[in-house]
Amino acid sequence: MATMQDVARRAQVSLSTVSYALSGTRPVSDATRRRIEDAMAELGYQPNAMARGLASRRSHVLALIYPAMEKGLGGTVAEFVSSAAETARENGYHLVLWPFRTTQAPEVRDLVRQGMADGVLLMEVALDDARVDVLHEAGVPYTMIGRTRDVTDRPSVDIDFERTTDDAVQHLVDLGHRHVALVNHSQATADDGYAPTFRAEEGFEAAMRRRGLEPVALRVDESPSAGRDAVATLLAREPRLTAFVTMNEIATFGVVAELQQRGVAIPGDMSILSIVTSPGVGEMSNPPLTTMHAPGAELGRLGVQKLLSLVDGSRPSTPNVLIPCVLEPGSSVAPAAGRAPDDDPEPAAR
Amino acid sequence: MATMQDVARRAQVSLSTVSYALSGTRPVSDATRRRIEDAMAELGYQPNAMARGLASRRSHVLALIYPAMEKGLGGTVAEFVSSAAETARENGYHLVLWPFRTTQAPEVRDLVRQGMADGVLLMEVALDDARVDVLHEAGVPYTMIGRTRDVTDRPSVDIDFERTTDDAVQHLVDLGHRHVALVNHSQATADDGYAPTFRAEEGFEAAMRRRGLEPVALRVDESPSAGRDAVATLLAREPRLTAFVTMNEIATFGVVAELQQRGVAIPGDMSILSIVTSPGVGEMSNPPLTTMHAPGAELGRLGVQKLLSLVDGSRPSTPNVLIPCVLEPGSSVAPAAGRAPDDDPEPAAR
DNA sequence: CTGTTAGCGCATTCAG
DNA sequence: CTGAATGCGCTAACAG
Repeated sequence: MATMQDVARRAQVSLSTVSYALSGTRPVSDATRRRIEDAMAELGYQPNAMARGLASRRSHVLALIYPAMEKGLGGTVAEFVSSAAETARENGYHLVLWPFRTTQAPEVRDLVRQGMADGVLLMEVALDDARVDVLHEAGVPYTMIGRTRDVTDRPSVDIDFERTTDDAVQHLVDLGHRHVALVNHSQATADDGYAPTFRAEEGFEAAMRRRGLEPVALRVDESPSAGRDAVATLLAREPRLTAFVTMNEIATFGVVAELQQRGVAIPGDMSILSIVTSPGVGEMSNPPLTTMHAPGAELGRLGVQKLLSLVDGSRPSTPNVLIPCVLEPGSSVAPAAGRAPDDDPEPAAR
Repeated sequence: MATMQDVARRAQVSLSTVSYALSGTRPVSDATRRRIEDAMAELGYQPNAMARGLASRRSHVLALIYPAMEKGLGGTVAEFVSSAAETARENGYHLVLWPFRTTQAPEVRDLVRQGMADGVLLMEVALDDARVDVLHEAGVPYTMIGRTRDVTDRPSVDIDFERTTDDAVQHLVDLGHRHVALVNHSQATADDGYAPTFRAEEGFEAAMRRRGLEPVALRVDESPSAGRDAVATLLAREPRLTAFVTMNEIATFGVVAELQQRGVAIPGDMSILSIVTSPGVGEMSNPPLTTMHAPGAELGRLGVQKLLSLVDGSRPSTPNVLIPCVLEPGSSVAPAAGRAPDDDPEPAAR
């Protein structure tokens, strides 16, 4: 492997000039620059990552903390990871995977102290998350994907659950629906402090009440059978339901199956709007689901950009970002039975 | 951040003794070892990754090449990545993501020369893959997940497609099926030299012929509608079909939908066995699919272990590994209509 | 069993 | 605009 010294000799310049030519930190005449570039090309020179890291105290590595083994890598997370890795690379950074969960804050602290990463992206943030405190105290640049309970001084990018649930409700209300239920994530996720469960629930309920409608929400285990049970429970609670908003991919398949088995037509008798889904799941259902899919790729890109702005220290800290899910038309949502699409007696109060 | 020098001073020993105490490369008396450990604990010392890497010429980083943006991270890949990251971590290594496709061999070469990674895992290997040649020539330890056309001297771990397709056919034949079709990946994947498409096709056809049966195989685009079309095409080609083996998750949903629309009962009239699937997809169908799911986690673990054995150079190079998919019972496979489950007039020739 | 020392390859300060 | 010299924090000879 050629070193910078080799390049210097070949280009008849000093070591430091090569270094400056590479970094642009100091002016270099065109003539010598050309000689240096030629020498580098001829030698196939690539700067050594470790040496550069040691001297500059910058590893050019970003860490992504995600408890992969436990949570699996669903479509949304996959989109996020891909996009984050890509964005990092475009900026000359590497992305490493650190599979730590909330309880492993000490391991996070140790790794951070080793200086392997210049910054940290933290996924699956719980409402109260020890890892965030560790990062904060260690003084490492970091960005949360998601949000703790209190976001003051905590850089983050997240899905805009309030806007997403409001858009979902608005879409259904526009189609004449008045009795809508939310099939939420499980009680277990709530017990773990999983923020989306709370934010979606609160957002949905607020969106309904804001329009003078009564929300019906249920926390449902992530399984098809739990989805089936949810249909029974929710219809018992409110027989006039004409639409489900679901934020639970696996359970949604159970909801669909149960409705069809009961002879309830989708979307004729019942509309289903699956929110915060990953790409592709919609078309796995029959009829294809109308979805609002999570902005995984955008979050990945923005998360890395925000983190890099912190790492550089130069760019001013951008405000925290919230991105809503995007409506992806399918065939599982239709006007409420017995009402015209635009029969909207109670205009939104927003 | 405390350095090794700080620890040495505090423990009243020399710098090198601390280093040796840490690495165990040289005997250290219990007494001094204790003093050193205490000092490290009190200072919260963590060895600097860059310095260690520079001095030892070992980054303790493994790279995973996967063109994430293009291919997406399906369930199987996700399992693989998680498991690989976890296994790497258990062995004191980090896993970085390098999103390069087959055409980006030059970029791979450059990054390898930077010495950021001690070894490389290569996914989505095409039958002919320039990245493999680059790695081979660069002399970096690497392991393919998948296989090029010729595997001589090329370390790899892969799915055992021959065994998987044979097991699939055997399972169906045991249930009395005689006319079975394969819904394969698309022609586009074949054009890209995507090995699984070929290996599954060849394995399926051989498995059928071996039992005196006529194989019917079709390459199908990765979409539900293509899956629907495939049903028509295949039934036209062989009306006596009683079972589909599918290796195309998205298309499988179309197959199911089309059959149900035609009033063909699953599994009463037609069995569906979905192979090389990711966990969870089976239960997204109604009825839940019988699947043979890809050993993503095992491949991740074994791939990293094999790579690490190459990196260490010590452990003897293990032979290449092939792992079959595992049958996951669902409700989409049943005995062939009109035949007893064990009515097997043509015993397998194996 | 322990100490001393010379780099690893590059960024950067100080001279010119 | 360019060169020489120092050190980042650690590993691994070399010397006792």
